[in-house]
Amino acid sequence: MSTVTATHYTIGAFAKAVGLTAPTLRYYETEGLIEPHRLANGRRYYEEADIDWVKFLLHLKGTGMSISELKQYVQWRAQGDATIPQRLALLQQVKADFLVQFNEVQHHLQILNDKINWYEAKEAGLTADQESFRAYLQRLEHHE
Amino acid sequence: MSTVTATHYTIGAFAKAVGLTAPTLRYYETEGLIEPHRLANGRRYYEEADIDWVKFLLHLKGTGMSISELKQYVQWRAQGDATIPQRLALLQQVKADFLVQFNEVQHHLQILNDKINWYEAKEAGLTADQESFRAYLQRLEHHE
DNA sequence: ATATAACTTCAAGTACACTTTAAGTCAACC
DNA sequence: GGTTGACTTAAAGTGTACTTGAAGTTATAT
Repeated sequence: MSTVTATHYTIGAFAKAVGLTAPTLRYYETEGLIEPHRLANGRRYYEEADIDWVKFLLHLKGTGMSISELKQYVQWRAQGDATIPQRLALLQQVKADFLVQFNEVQHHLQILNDKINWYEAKEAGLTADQESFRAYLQRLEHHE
Repeated sequence: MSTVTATHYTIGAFAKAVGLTAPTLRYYETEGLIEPHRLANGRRYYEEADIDWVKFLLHLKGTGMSISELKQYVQWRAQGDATIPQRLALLQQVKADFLVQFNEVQHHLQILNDKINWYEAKEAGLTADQESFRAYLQRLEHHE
């Protein structure tokens, strides 16, 4: 007969493990994203598997999902496999929105890079005195 | 002797041209990002070149610059070429921060994609019943 | 034993970027 | 010439995602 020693985290230790603060974890809990266990004295404790769950939530959050979308996702998840189509549709929509944003942001970076290069050229005295950034962009054929 | 007809935009027309609302343009103005001209009766008007300027600001904003960073940038710009080093340093910092974020976000997308693929496989009955998403990720060798 | 650090709840506060409202002026069209 | 719509300012309100404070309880270290 063997005894398994499960790792228990206090909210503070768990916060460090996932890179959040204790208040943020309590906030996420009120939003229904996490449901830690409780000791007899009322204190929260978290387990190893909760770390993966929170990190996964943070990945989803990082793709642009709001707290309320995450909440919806979590609620569907709690209802079992019957809600897999809804969850899949939500994630596909999140992905589609993400890709739109992603392309926009790459264009923003392009302009930022152009401007940096323009300043660097100007500092190095390599740009014609009167060439405007607008003209410079056109020269590079980045329209808009 | 020739007469040049400059295009004048009211705030409403200009808002449409740059994809913002009139209140947002006024807000940006109070933040020092734009300085439209005024007619004798006190109404704002904008010119063609202002469109490029606002669009450029929106590109910078899209790379993660806050309103106050944009304000700082605009103030330096108004001070002339002597502030080019500061402006360049600011934009380079913005770019560095952007690239960090960009990499993080690509990783988030990777996880989102994995999850979508996992759901799709599960719906198609192609995943072993009991395989968890965690195990699935490990199988794909995406650690963390 | 006692200080201090970590936990508890609940409510209020913060930051950012707008958005909306109120009260009024001005301009264009029929 | 009167109604409708666009403009003006200033101040207050909104949404999101936390963060901080207050007041109290519990656990850990010396």
